[in-house]
Amino acid sequence: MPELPEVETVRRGLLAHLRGRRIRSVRVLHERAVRRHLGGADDFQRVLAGRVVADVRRRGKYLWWALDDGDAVLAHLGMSGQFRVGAPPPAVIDTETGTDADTMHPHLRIRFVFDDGGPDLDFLDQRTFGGMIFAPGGAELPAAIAHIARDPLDPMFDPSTAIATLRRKHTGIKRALLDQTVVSGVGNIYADEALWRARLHFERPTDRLTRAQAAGALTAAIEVMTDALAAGGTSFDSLYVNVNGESGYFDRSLNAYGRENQPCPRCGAPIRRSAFMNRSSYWCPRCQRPPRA
DNA sequence: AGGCTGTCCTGCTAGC
DNA sequence: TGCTAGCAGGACAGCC
Repeated sequence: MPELPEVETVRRGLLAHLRGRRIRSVRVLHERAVRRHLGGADDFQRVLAGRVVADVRRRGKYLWWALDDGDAVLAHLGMSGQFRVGAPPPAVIDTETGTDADTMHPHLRIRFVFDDGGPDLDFLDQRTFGGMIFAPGGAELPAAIAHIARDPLDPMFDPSTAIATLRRKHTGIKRALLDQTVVSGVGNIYADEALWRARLHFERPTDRLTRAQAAGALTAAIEVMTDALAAGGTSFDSLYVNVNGESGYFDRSLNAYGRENQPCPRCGAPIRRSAFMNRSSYWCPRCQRPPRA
């Protein structure tokens, strides 16, 4: 699942592939991939033709292509979005639509073709939670994500602000870590890993955390995401890969997430899984004591 | 106003 | 064997 380390890995790959290239044409194959672009697929295709990519930037889990005219193309990978360089792999025969579906990847949503005749860029997305929009004037920061907090890899990130915001909230620590307006880039996997490292239960109330505890949770989140980035991100299945289709290997370094009933690497107690926000939280019952009710 | 829940979506897997 | 239910979950609309 793409969280900050995965999105940053993709950003680096995209930058190397896209910088200085002029878009010749765009083909949207699935309307849902541009559902947040107000003009729809036709407008998205039209408005991007002829544009030149100057840079690829990121805040939290969002990334955008800064165009050389000050506009931008904003993207979110959602659960399963991928940018892939070059012609995608398997042949799938689609007898419903006929056409050239038999030569295209079944999850291909948008294809970008460039003036230089070099490799295409494909946006693939199995679960279609991801998407792209055109962001006029958004090269520095698209207006659509102005509410997203700076992430820990941002040079302007201010830990003391994030700690204060966290402690002002009236909710559980994990909800707060997942709130992209507090600190961005953290998703379910790294929230669980950060809380395991910080020895805090996911339901600990934020308004009763000491400053040191809040700082500990935040520091742990920064460390685990930095470690994961160095490993190229976390891949459980084929849903997250870099622009060349390669997996990250941080899943081998996970201590809590996805390890129900396996021993805690620190104390040996079996890791537990609890329902949380229509998903799961993994935690060590000995290292991360639940708060009193 | 801020916290929280429901919803979107596909494909894999566990269980009967 | 074949079906279904459950699960994975980021972000936001809309509710309270």
